Amino acid sequence: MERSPKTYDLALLFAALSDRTRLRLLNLMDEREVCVCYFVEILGQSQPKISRHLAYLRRAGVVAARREGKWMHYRIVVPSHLGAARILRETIAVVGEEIAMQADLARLGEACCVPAKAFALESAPLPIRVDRVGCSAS
Amino acid sequence: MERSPKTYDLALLFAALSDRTRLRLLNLMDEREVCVCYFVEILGQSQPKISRHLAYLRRAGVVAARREGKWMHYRIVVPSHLGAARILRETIAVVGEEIAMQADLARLGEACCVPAKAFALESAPLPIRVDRVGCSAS
DNA sequence: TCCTTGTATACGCTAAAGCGAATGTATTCT
DNA sequence: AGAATACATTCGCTTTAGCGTATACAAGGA
Repeated sequence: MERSPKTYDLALLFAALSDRTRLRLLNLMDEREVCVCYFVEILGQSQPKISRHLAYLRRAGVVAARREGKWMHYRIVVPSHLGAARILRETIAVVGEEIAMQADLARLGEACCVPAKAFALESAPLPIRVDRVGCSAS
Repeated sequence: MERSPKTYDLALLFAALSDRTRLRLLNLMDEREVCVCYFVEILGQSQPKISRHLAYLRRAGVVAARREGKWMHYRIVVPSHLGAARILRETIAVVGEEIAMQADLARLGEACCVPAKAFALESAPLPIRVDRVGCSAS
């Protein structure tokens, strides 16, 4: 069993959450492991911009990446610090209440069911469901 | 009755929370309305620095100020947006679990009971208890 | 009215964030 | 091996944050 570390830089966590694009990315990753190409398609923003924000989240320890061939899958990593975990979970819940965030998720659903609609995603791997508590950074 | 507004800039809230000094200030204001001079004394940082961080919190709508003669009292304002309120409360609770934050509060208690120990506070008004939900910005 | 006290703001600086555009890298396909 | 795909990183730039120092403002006391 991992134990909750005594110290944690909460300010760093909040810095990671203090950008709308990053909040949208986290919302899309709620309970899902998502391929970068979906983020680019759903958010309609440049790939380098998406990649940079994902890198920021990774440096802050909030997400982890997994390579599968050409594709990179990102998922949320709930911090082992209990307080930080509570804040992150609460944040994801609150963010998910926004209409705009639900619209993002709806478009993700569409893109997955009808990938032809987004030709950029024709052969992209579908998002994979992950446990909401999915812990342990790699 | 005020209703929860539909939209709220969560990223702005997180930006306000993404600095350790500001988290310490919020911790000291938990359930208390505190005079600026106490912040300066307890945190041991320059008065302009404290003032600027308080101004930042005020612009983000997280605290409100009240003038009493020469003194300015600051208190937390829980946002009327329900999600933001949940995040702020959770944050204050988590922050308060840190040893360093408890030490800040302990020094605040000392400074209030034995103001002579901190000569800078000799005639300063004591912190005033406020309701934890204390809402409505002025 | 001047002086002091408590607090806020302006100034000049350095560091970091965020962006588009270009380039680098890993993997797969042919 | 060479080309194409998926993604990461770098560069140059503008904007913002954060700091110390100096100054402005507001209220009260002499």
